Amino acid sequence: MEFGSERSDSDHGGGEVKDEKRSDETAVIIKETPMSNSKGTIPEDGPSAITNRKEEGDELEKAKAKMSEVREENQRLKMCLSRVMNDYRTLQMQIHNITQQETQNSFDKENNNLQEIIKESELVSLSLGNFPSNPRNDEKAKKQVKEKEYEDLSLGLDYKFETSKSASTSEHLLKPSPENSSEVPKEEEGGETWKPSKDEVSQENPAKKTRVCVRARCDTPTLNDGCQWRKYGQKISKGNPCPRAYYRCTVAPSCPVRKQNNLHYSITCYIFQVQRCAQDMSILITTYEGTHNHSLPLSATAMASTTSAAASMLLTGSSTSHYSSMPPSSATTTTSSDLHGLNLHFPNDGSKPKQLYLSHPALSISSSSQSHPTVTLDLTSNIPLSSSSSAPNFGGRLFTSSNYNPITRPLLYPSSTSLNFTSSESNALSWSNGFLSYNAQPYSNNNNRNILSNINLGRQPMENMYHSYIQRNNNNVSFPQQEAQHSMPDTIAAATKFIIADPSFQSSLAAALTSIIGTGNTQGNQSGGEDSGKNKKWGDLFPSSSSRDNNN
DNA sequence: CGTCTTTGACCCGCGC
DNA sequence: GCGCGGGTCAAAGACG
Repeated sequence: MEFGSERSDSDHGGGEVKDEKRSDETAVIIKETPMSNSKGTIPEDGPSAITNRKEEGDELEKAKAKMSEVREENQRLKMCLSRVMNDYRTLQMQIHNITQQETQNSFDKENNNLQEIIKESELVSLSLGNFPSNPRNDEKAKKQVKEKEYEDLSLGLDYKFETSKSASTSEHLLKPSPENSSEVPKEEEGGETWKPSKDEVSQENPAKKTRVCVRARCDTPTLNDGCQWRKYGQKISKGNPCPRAYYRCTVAPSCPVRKQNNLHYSITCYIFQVQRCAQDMSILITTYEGTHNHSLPLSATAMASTTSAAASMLLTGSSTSHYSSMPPSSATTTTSSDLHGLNLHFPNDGSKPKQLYLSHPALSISSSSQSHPTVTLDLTSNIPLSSSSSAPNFGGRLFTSSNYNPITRPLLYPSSTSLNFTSSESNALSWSNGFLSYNAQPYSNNNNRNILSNINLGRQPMENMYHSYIQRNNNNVSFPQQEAQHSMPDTIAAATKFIIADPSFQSSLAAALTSIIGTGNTQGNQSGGEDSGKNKKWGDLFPSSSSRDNNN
């Protein structure tokens, strides 16, 4: 929508002016015609003609006066319009700032909650290989047990929050510990690609790192998770005709997209195994392991956060499981525990559980032969986690801010980009708002709404929220899929209502805008900066997921 | 010319 | 100790 051009001005506020001009010109022509026809002779109807001329002159004066009035009004309208536009921009900036602050505050709060709980549970080491000192370990027996637990459960997938280059107060809050801060390489200043140094590798216990395995139907060689990977090896694995490829993260600090005050969390993995399922070649098995020590583009944080959350679930589940929670009778075959809504079943053969079965078919936690605790997210099933009434809370509500669980949902999800991991196939897996979602219908390339029709495994897409709101408030309004049928002011008003009514939507919207404006330049266009998002149309704000297929 | 992929060699842990 | 398999390294080639 363009404001300020002459054409639009006259179209909106100056329509009357145009009409007046026409009538004025017509009047002049009428006035001149008798003169040209008279050829210097006195008109036959002498006195009446003079009277007519006088009247025409009066009319001309009136028209001129009216025209000047209209011009003044036009000027007033223009000024009014510019005022409105200025107010609009100011409000937009204020909303952006407020939502950003809210997001950051809740982020800080939740991070603090997480760290408190982590401290209390003494389960997660926030540093790679360096376990925080634990005063309770004075008791020898406890110490031995806990050291064993640490060995088993300390993850490469730790949580590390950082603000990019901003020395804000939140940075102190977000720093996990002083010990960790010394371990974070200064790769952002040095501008060097991060590689796991031998020191880091030696600090980690490579045989104990937790892995997150993602099974998904995918035609492409790798999942498009927004991160950049470099292949460093390939092996034929036993029992699988398809080779297993090894990838290393190459996102590193050379990535130019770093907004100040924009929170990044640097979880996710530096090792990336990709393998086709031996039984079903259409299934891609992706295994994540390790931790980034650098910020990630928002587009990459979606997968990162989910894999980390899954690892966290494994971590907390394995360590806080109450084996004695089941009656002795039922404990003869399996042992179950309830993990934040997940029912965990441990094979009870007296040994350390090799596999931990979850009551939802899409999730399982297992321990590989090489002591790799592994959590598997099976996304090949068409059963959406959130749709099962008997399903655990993981899929539908685990990540929602309204159902925040500081243990199982350790992170905020500022990312609102929508990543399509697959080709345009039905049942495609996509990443939207930081959550996995299934598209139950084939994509259509020209429809920006295709991401909105997904069955979402995680947080409800904001568009769906909007739809439900619209449906609640006005059964006739559907936005924006049928926007051609409805007036724009209605939809804008409804959208405004919705944004005002729902703070979480504000956060999501702000995150989405930040993501689009900020990370829209991540791939390809890096020169746009923040301003590049200002002129985006509504449809541009929700780009087709297919447009992000080229992330890798 | 720089970056990325390929691929054979090598290392290492585990089981027998 | 030996063999096997998983994982990594690094030189060579491909590619833009």
